[in-house]
Amino acid sequence: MVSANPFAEFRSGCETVLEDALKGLHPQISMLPLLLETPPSPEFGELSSSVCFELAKQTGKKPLETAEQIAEAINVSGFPLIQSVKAAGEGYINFYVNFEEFSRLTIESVRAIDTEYGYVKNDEPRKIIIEHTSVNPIHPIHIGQARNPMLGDALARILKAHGHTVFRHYYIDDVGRQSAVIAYGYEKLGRPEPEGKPDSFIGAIYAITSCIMEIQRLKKEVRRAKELDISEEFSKLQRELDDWTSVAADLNTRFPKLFARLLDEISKDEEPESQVNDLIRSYEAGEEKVKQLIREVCNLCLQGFKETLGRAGITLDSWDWESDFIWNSDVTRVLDKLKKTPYVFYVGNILEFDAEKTAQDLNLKETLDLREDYELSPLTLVRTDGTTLYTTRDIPYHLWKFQKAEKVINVIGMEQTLAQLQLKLALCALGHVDYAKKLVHFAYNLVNLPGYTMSSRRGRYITLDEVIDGAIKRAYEEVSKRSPHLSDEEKHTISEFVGIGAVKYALVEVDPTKPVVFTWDRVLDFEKNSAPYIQYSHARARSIMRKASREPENPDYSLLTNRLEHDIILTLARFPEVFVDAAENLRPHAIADYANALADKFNTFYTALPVIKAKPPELSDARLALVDATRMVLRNALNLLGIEAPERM
RNA sequence: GGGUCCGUGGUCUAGCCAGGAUUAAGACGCUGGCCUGCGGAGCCGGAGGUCCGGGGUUCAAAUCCCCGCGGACCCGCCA
Repeated sequence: MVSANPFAEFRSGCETVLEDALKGLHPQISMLPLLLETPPSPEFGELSSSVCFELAKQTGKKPLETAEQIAEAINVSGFPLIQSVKAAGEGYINFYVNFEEFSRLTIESVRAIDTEYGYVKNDEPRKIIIEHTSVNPIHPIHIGQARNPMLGDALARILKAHGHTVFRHYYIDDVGRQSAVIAYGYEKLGRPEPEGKPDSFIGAIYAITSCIMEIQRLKKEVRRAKELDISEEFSKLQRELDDWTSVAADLNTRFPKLFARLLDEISKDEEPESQVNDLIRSYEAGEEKVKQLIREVCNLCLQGFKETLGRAGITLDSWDWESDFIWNSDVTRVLDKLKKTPYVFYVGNILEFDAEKTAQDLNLKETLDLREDYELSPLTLVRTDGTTLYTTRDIPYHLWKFQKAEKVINVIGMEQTLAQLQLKLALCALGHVDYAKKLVHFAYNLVNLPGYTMSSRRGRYITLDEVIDGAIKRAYEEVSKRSPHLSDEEKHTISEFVGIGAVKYALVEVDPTKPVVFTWDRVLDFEKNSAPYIQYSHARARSIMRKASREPENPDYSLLTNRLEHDIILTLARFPEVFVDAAENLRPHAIADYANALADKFNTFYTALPVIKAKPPELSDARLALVDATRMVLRNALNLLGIEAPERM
């Protein structure tokens, strides 16, 4: 017999026998649903029920007395997975698993289902779009942003394994000032071939160009303040200027040639600012030359992103350009439609969306999980000059997404919570409450660096590439120390997946709602609670299988009587339940946590008990099968996080 | 000022949504042991805790509710 979810078999067996006994003893009282929980210690069995505390209130008897009666009445014949049922403590009913049956069921199920074990399918498969990363194409992906692709990709893998059809989308924010600034600088340089990685090159152009422009602007302002003799204003501006001057010095040291060229060229322009503004306007208007220019710089940057993400094993299915929604008039159409609702108003000539009124009129606060007294601030849709804002354009983008998918998950930092809410309400105002319900803002907290403020305009950031490189370098040192006999090529291959695994794990392991403080220690720690630790455990299991070089042909699972073996078997059996929780509640870190716990148990077992040399051979075979099953589950868990499960390391 | 999220040994984290048992679970760091055995990126042991504070609900609270405190973020014609 094979089960896709062995622990659930045991669980439902326990629920059935308990329910039957309850019906017999207390036919008039319904206690459903019977939620069974995991006892704190194995001496209390593998599942327990605290139903008697509740029941005692109605019967007037002591909970323990009730529990004893029920335990007595429970009939486990016909449920081979249940060994026994006992009343204990103040009134618990504890269920003990029959390991002889359960070990066989679990180990054989894992080995039979193999690469699909744990990946329980959803009853209602959906088409789901996951938008993630969507980093503005103005500089390399930095470590503060890197949590996003790791979470997004893990979610995509988990939901796909859950049976959904998943599309990974990247939203390219090419409209607006930042891209125009780069385009301006890039044009001044004569559209050069990038030196080095294209996103780094673009990042340098962006920082240098905006720095030079900022200094020019501040110089003018300082002069004006001086003329008008506003001393307070003057000293404030002077401080800002000093700050930017030091940024300029820094950039000049790092990129001397680029800096000199740009300074030279930009200085020739009387009004760089108005040139940038022209670029923004012409781009939105869809002027062919500017279109080509801006798409060219964006594409250069995206090329760099694809390279970086590719190293981390992350690919996207669709790259969606924000500008497309302007050019095809979707934005205009949506605005026209919104204007016909009672939920927009003008302040002067700017157009605002009244999110609060929408929520009240349509009674949406409960639907959207908001407190009744939560007051939503209005959203500006159109500026004085007639141009739109980011969130405005997000509205047609999401209408488009919902034509392609039934559910949309946006992996976006929690600082955008309000904007995402306003977006949902705008969809509601347009008559799509159903969309708003199926739009999930997967919010995650920021990554902070102690004592360091990253700034893209100042060109100050630690890139994901640097972090990956650092981790690979550290992994190389480690593998050279531990496995000097390997060829240099092997060492390089190993340090690659170890280093990348370490970075991914460090960013996905923490509950997304909590902030992560980035330290090199965190990423370079290859000991417990890290990808390398789990990978190492997998490699060890692999190593045993290699060394044994036989199939466990005659296993006797009743010989697996050690607590350490039972612990692993239970953990393996619970993987499907952990997976379902991770998939349905969008908790990728639960998978990371699980993999680490399983690796822990396996390593304890590994040092305590022999496998290959165990006697009798039926025990050796049973343990060998257990090792094989463990290795499969470790691999399946790592796969969900996009982390390689290696043969050796 | 208003709102959202977070607060668990020195440091980092799980548990909180769906409240349960003696002794709140791990990791780092500190500390004492273990390599002629299937890989020491490992294993075994020790010290270290007002689960931010105070109320409330309950037979039962780290978990739910309220009031505080601390931190992050948002409240933009930025994204």
